[in-house]
Amino acid sequence: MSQPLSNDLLQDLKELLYGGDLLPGDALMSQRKMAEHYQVSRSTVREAVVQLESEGFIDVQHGGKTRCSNLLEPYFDLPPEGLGDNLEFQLQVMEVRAMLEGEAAYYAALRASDEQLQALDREYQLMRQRGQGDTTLSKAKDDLRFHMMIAESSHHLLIISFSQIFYSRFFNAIYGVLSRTLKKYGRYPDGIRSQHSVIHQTIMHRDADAARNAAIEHILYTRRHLEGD
Amino acid sequence: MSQPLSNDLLQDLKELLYGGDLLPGDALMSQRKMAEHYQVSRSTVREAVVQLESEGFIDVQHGGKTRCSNLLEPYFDLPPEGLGDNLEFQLQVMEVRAMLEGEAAYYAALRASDEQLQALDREYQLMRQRGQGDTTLSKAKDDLRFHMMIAESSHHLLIISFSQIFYSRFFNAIYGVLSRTLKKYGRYPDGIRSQHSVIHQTIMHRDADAARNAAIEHILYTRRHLEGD
DNA sequence: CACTGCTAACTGGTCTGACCAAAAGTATAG
DNA sequence: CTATACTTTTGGTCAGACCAGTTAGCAGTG
Repeated sequence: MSQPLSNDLLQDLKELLYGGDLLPGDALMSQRKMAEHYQVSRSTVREAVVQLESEGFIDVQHGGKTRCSNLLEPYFDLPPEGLGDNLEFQLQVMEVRAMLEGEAAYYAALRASDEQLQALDREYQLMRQRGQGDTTLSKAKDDLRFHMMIAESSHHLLIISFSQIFYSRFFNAIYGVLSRTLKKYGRYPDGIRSQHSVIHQTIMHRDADAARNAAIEHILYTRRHLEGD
Repeated sequence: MSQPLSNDLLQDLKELLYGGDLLPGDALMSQRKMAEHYQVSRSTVREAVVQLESEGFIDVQHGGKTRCSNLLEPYFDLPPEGLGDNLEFQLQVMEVRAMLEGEAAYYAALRASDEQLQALDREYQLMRQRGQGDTTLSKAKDDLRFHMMIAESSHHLLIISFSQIFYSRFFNAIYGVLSRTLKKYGRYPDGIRSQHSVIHQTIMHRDADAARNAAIEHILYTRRHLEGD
């Protein structure tokens, strides 16, 4: 029954990580604070930390802070650069975005904290006010930040990890989609703003299924504008 | 350059185990003797030992001796160590599988070549004929091979890449789901076989939406059996 | 002689407090 | 404002102690 203490602690820490309360890249408490917080000795903390590290959940650095690691990072060593302007690849990127952001929105609607909902709301209001007069690049970044915030609100370690990797590695392709679309129509398609609004509202109302559909529809809408060159 | 001490020790101990000088069941030195032998403190020894244990190389028992474990045993009956044993994480893995395999099935139904459909059909027939009398491990592998073939038939570079990474990296967790389910019900849930059949048929008929739904439902069905411990 | 039961000598698990080394933060000089 | 030096914080290691199970040996008993 009574597991070793370090094992209890290990489970506690894992749940902290799985729960998505710590995003990949975020710093954990120092070992000394953990010891105090969990009322165990630092030796015990270390044994749990060493295990977490060996299982790949955290990156620990002598002298520096210990951070939650991205579970998928080690597997994406070679970023496929140069694919950013390939139409076929851009279509695939959008298809994966639809899948990923649909799930992110779904779980965000279910599990976002109230603070995260407020932060998301602020970000959405900011995004509305901008929009004109900005560069294509800044628009792309705004768009990704909005979607990344949704992913981070999902409290889903795997989806967060995948989103981080995906948005950073394939930013070129995502940006390529936007500039290709702008070149074709001269401006943002009309649906984008209202679609962002629907995503925003459904998450705020915690309507998970509607949020997923809205996010998917949003991406596929953009994707449709790419086809038929 | 210079690794942490406990890491050097870890490597030394692993070589000892790999070298076959210690047979499964043989006892290791006590931690105090290791400390003296390697001229390090016992804390350092413990950090290495804890890692070895979490990686399944040794069995350590409070009060008793620490023994070299049979490296293959965990793959046959014991629940997998480390990544795979946490319920919360297993649920997340299943959620991502549902997302991933849904999309894979969708695009496979759309874009699989005739040769791929035939190969998939052969694999499905083989999977049906087996099923009894096989080990949990071989069942898990069969299952993954079937789903990986679907992913490969999707002609979708990103989905194939991610599936490969996901299945290899998180195999332990996926296997953990299976053995947990078997332990709980004594056998495969009834729905699995018929669900595989539906996935197979919908892809064969190139009904993309139905294939996606079938694949998602299949995983979520398995996932539901995990909840409520 | 075999068996039982106790004890003493292991083993691993945890705690404390100290010190070192690397990184991060902060104040200071240019 | 930048670059440097200093201080603080963080992880890595060490020493020695105590607790908690396990094992082994030894005495006593039948």
